[in-house]
Amino acid sequence: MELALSLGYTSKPFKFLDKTPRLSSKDLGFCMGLGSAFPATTRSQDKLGSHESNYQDDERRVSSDPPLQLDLLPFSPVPRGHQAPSKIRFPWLADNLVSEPGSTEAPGRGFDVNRLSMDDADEGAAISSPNSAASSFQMDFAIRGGRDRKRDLEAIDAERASSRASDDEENGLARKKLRLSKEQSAFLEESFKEHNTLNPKQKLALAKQLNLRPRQVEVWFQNRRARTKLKQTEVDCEYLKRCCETLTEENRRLQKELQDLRALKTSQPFYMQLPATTLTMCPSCERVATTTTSSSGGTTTNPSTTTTTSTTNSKPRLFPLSQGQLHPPTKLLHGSL
DNA sequence: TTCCAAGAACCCGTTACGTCA
DNA sequence: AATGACGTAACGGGTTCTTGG
Repeated sequence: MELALSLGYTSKPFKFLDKTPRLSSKDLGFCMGLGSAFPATTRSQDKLGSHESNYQDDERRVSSDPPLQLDLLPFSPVPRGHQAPSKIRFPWLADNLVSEPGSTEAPGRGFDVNRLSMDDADEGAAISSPNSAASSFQMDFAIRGGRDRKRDLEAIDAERASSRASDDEENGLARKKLRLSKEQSAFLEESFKEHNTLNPKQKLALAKQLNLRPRQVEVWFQNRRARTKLKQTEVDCEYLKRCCETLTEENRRLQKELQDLRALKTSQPFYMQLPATTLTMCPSCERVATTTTSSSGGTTTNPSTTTTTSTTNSKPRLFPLSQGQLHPPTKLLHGSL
């Protein structure tokens, strides 16, 4: 009997969930796993550029009909009725990175809120982290030569220098909270939906496009990840609470069933001497019939004892309860709780 | 090859500020 | 106008991982 519960992001998927659709007779009882469909990424994975593939792998895993699955994709598509910000162009896309000659305005510019004089600091800084040279994005700089990499490293240094300069600039000032405009927030939100982490180049491009400091973009993504995690935890808690209620109810039902069986055994002392009784199921209607095997070898199905245990919410119990055997796992479909 | 220090990126908890009822 | 609740930008400290010596 395997029980796996996870709150939040599971870095390691439950192995047994991979094979639960083929529950054998040994997999008795409840096989309950709650794995988030959120990509189980790690920083090292991100840095190795395998973020995307891991995400897809995990999606395949959790979509293979696990016994108990809550599909909690944090990046669900925009719900109907909600309009996604239109024509949002991500700055790290190749077509956005190529600035038009003579153009003094980057795409997406024009936000007049929290406008900071960071243009000088960020100018020309198209960089890629040495740790994230293989970006999680399939973009133009995924494959680079040494010269590009060198240029990237130089740009990193420039960016760090400018970052320090801007920090020094503000050291004398008290922390002033600047609220992002709706456009900025929407843009960041869309970016976050694409990828919840940024490499330095993406961060810089976003910052430049939104007229924010790279540090602001970085902080926004950190806070956004924290909010997502918090929300996810709340959802998981709620789900587990319902699971607990369901299991409690199931347990109560089973206890009663056991009590009834014991009472039956007491009231019918010769119960155990009766011929073996098995339960069979009609495959079409899933009704359970009691079949008695006579000593002469013939079998009879007693219609009077044909019972169905189906309820409005649960499937019928299809297996006779032998010693040590529990009910087959209750399959809780997605969203059924 | 192993060890270690430095740096980067991230997470987490907290603080401070803006907004709204 | 004052106030408390709430959301969130920003910060500081700690952890993990990578990299170069």
